[in-house]
Amino acid sequence: MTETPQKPDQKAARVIGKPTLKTISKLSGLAIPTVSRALSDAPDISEKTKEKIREIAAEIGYVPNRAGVRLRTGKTLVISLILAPDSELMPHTAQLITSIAQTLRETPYHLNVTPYLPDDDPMKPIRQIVENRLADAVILNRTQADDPRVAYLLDKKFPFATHGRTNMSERHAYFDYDNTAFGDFAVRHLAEKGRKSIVLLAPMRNQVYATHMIQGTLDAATDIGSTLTVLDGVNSDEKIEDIRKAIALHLRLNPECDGLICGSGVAAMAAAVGAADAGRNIGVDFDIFSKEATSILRFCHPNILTIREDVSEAGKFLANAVVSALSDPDAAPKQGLQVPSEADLNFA
Amino acid sequence: MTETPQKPDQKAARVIGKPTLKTISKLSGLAIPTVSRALSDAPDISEKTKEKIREIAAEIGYVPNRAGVRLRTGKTLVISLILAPDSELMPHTAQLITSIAQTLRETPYHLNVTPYLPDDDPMKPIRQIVENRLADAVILNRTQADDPRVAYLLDKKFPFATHGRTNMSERHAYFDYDNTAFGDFAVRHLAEKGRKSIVLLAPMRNQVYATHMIQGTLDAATDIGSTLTVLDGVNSDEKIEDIRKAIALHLRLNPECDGLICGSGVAAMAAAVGAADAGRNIGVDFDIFSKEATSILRFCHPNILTIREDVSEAGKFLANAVVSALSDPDAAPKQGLQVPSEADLNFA
DNA sequence: TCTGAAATCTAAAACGTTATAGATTTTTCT
DNA sequence: AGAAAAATCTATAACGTTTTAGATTTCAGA
Repeated sequence: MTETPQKPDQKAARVIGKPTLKTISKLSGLAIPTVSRALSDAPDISEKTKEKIREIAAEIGYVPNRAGVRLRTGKTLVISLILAPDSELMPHTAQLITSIAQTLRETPYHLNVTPYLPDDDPMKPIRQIVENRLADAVILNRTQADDPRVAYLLDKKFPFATHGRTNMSERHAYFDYDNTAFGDFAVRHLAEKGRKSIVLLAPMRNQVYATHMIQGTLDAATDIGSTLTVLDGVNSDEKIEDIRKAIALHLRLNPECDGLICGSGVAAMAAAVGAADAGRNIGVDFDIFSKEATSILRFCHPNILTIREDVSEAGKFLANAVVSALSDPDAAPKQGLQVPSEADLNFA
Repeated sequence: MTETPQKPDQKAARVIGKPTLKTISKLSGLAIPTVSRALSDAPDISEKTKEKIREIAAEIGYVPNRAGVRLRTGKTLVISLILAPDSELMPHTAQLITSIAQTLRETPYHLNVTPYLPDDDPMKPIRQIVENRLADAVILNRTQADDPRVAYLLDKKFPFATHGRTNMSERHAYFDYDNTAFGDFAVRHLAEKGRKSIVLLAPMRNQVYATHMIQGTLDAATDIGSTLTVLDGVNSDEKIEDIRKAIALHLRLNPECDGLICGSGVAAMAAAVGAADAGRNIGVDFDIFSKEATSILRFCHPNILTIREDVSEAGKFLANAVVSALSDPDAAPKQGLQVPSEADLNFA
């Protein structure tokens, strides 16, 4: 195919540096706004022109300049993940980050990560992002029932999604693991093994999912006649050594206790050591039922009963939720629940 | 203090929306470029003016608009972390991300995260970032000896730092754990326990640190008269089930083998199970020496010998390395090595 | 053939920043 | 005091994009 330049502007076509709308404008002989509108498929540009411009754009590998777009439109094309501090559930966090980023790869959005420390003000990163418009939307993890961050974002009408529900869940996008169902599942599963005197090592009480887990286990216990105690004074986010001691103590004081439920793989490991301290023989006279994100727990402690939580699904869902909230701000917030099923038991 | 507006422009001071240079300009009665230059401490602005402008800026909470800066200067104020796919060392990854992000919080840079999958082209994310200038610098992990990403970045003179060394290390910033020293340490430590017939479960061979670890263990073994075998056909990045099988097989075929060295906590767990499969009693007739980023391994398997790798230090170092490379492009690349010490042994 | 509407394009302006060159004022020196 | 030099500030332009209003062309209808 021989290139015979005709109408297109001769003076230009300097292919120096990154191509911009100006480059396409010169190559096509059309004005810059025309090029812009053509590429955004505006109705007042003829199909013929659009086609021509799209062709040139593809050929020279035009990619819109993010700073230009951001300055003009205010859209940052950034999603910010705000990471609450977590003691030991780091694999969980890494999976969340990578799955969100993977999902965003098919969109123009970039992911940036803003962690805060236990003694930082949780509101600070959020306020910075909202006030300085550093992102188009945020994703939060480790939500509390009455989460001030969520209240603030709702008030500011800033797009967001949470990993975990809140009091205000019906008004925002979220993805959650169904910890009520998990609790129910755990109690019944232990009962099948003959364990009906159970202790629950719950998450931090201000985390919503602690409430769910407690509710689920309590209801199921009542239903099938198991006894259930919620372990006091220690939670599954605590340091492993503290968990170990607390479990050992509890089991020594309650010899009849023959089962433990726990929502975190790491905590389950600590609990297992504590149970051994108290003379329990896991799988023989005592059973532990735990959730876990990776398969390490199940692998190292084959006699601990585990059920899989697929954190990647959460990441994927949350990413999609914010992206679609941004593309259609008036649509109902996307909400998802991952329900534990038999298939996830002791997964390979 | 009573505000008595005098010289400052009356017509303006509309405090609507985010304050910009224009806002300060109107409030101060000075031209926008003057304000800009004052805030960047340019020499041709009088100290008195600078003081006045800084005061106003602080008072109204001026924060430079990133899009404006980026468009004008080309600086994105973004550091991009490119995450190579890793099978099981996710806690490692999460720690790296959060420590980098924490460190960057004290700078104007934001961290964004770009993971790629095992079957993706590792060059793609890098090329995108460099060609479209999506970041001012990148940080890479899991480097190979002859890493094409590193070669490309060197060639393009794009600022970066790596977690792990390469063939071209002297020419770029890096932080690495001293796996040679680790290997040495491990062999000697096992020898002290009387274990002198040792197998090494090395990382993937194309990872530079595999070479280091092999070198360190081999040299030390030669030095003190231990025998060392590098386990063939399986590496510490493999699936845990495969590691388990390979270790069990090796130990069955080599009854004299009484020690194992391994660079990953998760792999050590798998190895422990494999050793048990082969009838070894860890801590009694067999010892495992492993590195680990968290304390879980040591906690769950107190009879596995561990030494701490502080990944947070890596993140901190890498973040500082790229930031200072950006502020002083001609300075020698920052290079750091974390050397294992007695103090890190079986840390709490 | 002419009028008005529809279709299609362009010109100008703006988002917030900084570099450059030029303008103005102040200081210094003779 | 007057001229040159230094100090200090301003005007202009540009980065790449999109929105708005306006210009031009095309076409249907009379």
